[in-house]
Amino acid sequence: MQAVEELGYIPNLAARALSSGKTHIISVVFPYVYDAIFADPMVLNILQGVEAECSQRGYNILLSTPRLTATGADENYLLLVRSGYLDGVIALDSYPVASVLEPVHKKGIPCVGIGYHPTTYQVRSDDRSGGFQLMQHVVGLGHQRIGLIAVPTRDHLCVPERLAGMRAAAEAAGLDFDAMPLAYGDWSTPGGARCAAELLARQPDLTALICLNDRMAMGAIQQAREMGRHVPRTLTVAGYDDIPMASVFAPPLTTISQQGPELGSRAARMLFDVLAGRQPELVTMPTHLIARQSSAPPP
Amino acid sequence: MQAVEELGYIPNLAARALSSGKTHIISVVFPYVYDAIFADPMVLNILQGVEAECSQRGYNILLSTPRLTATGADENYLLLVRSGYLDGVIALDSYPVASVLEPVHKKGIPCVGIGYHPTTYQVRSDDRSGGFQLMQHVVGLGHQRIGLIAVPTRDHLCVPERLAGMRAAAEAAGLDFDAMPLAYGDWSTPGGARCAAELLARQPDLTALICLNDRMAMGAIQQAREMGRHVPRTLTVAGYDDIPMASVFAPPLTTISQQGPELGSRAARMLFDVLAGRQPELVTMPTHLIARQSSAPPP
DNA sequence: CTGAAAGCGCTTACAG
DNA sequence: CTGAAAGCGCTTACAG
Repeated sequence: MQAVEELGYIPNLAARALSSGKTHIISVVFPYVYDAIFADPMVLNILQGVEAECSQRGYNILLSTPRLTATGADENYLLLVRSGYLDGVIALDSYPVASVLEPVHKKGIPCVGIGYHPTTYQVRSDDRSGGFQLMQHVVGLGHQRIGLIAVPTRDHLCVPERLAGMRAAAEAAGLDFDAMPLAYGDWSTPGGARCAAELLARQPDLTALICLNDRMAMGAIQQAREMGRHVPRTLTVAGYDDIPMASVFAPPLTTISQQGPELGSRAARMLFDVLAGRQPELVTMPTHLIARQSSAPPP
Repeated sequence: MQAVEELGYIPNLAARALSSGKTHIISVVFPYVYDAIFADPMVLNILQGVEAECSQRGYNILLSTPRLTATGADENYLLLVRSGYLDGVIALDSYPVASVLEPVHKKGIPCVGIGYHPTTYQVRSDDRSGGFQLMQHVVGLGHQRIGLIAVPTRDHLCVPERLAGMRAAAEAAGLDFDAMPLAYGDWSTPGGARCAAELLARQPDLTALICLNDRMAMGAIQQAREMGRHVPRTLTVAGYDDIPMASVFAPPLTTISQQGPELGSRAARMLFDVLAGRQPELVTMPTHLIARQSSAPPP
């Protein structure tokens, strides 16, 4: 050991990996669909949580962003998964088009999914409760004529969950969820603006808009302003995600926090549990309502 | 080859790495100082550019976020660098406290630095030109009483560059740069608000504030509003970075784009040049002024 | 040009 | 308990 110190011996990880079968590499997989992944505020948050747990245990993070289509993930990713290079995988796995964990399972690599694709071990944010909290907040302020800015269910498996939560809160308040006008955006700010324009034109007496993410909410607010509305005096707008921008936007956004870093660290800890031979249960992370100035009672 | 197809043979990367000495792993290094790295909008942008080049060539990205102090990077990172696991390294290398590429050089691993620490191969955004363009724009609108919201030079090596560019543009317009009031923030939105409060209290006749990043600019705008200013009618505020938020903020921010994805892809291409035995020259990426509604002529 | 052997630097099961 | 040997699955230099 003294000699190790003196000579500055550093083990060769490739040799260690070959002989022990352990690479100490965890792949964190963010499927790359419609260019969204590098615009998704959850990505860095989840990475932050995963990184903290991995670095503490001497594991390295390999970042994979496979292109995902109906036929599955791209060839590079499949090669990587089958190459024996990975001790474990953590994947954002909520795109309906396909599960990125399917080839990982087939290869028998321990993995944890973040999201809704059925898989052995998984962590998810409680999207249903997030949707419920958001609708409950808006209804609780006294709103009754509420418009919804959503995205198609085929985009993400969290969508039906959030909508189901909203439905439950609306119905608990005696409102007819199916009667609420609904427009479909694409998560983007301009998309949110378009939806707001459509909804407010179709039904000018709406007093609130609930959006499935913060970027659409920001677009909706800008559009509403151009149509002569004041947020929140004559229109309440709520978002989802609590991206960094949400707190510094004007007005600051009422939204739902998914606690990305905690999701990431929980997923990582769950993976290390699996690697240690345990069989952890599904974890559903609570969401938190962040009430800011974009919501207020109706005029 | 037919048999390869039929049997589904996949080479074992660990074995290949050991025998060939090539791992096909590139580490992308973002030093983790004062929790900034996961709040830095450049991180995902650079990753996006690097990822595009690497995946195209069948290289994998290992994400490293070493804690950086005056004594250098943390032990885990040093072990990784010396372990023979990396074919190359791309690092954000502009923190004055230390260079994360120093141990990489010592080990003889091909590497490219993004930033200002002197190193053999590097790419950087032209911060001097960015500072110049920003000051030139503000001066060109007719402003003469301009306040600066900066950060201490010890925080980042881009700071003196941006300030030098601003000085050059100010002096080219016959203004005394040293007479411009200056406050030091910490890149954060609240920090920007504090600085704006200080500057506008000290010198209420300022007609413009130039900030070293967008987050501080957003804080400055909110603070100015609370002090009765209207942006841009009675106060121009400019930022730097063109983060996604900049275009949807109210008012949309005048700022400088560093083109993060292009920085990342240039750095990656440069690294592959080095791996191919070439000796690429320093690349300085041009910046672009994005003039939006937060700047206007003085009242 | 083809095919068998050595070697990459570890870990680990095993003989002493 | 200690130490020498085999083996992980490739690549590559070399003999045929």
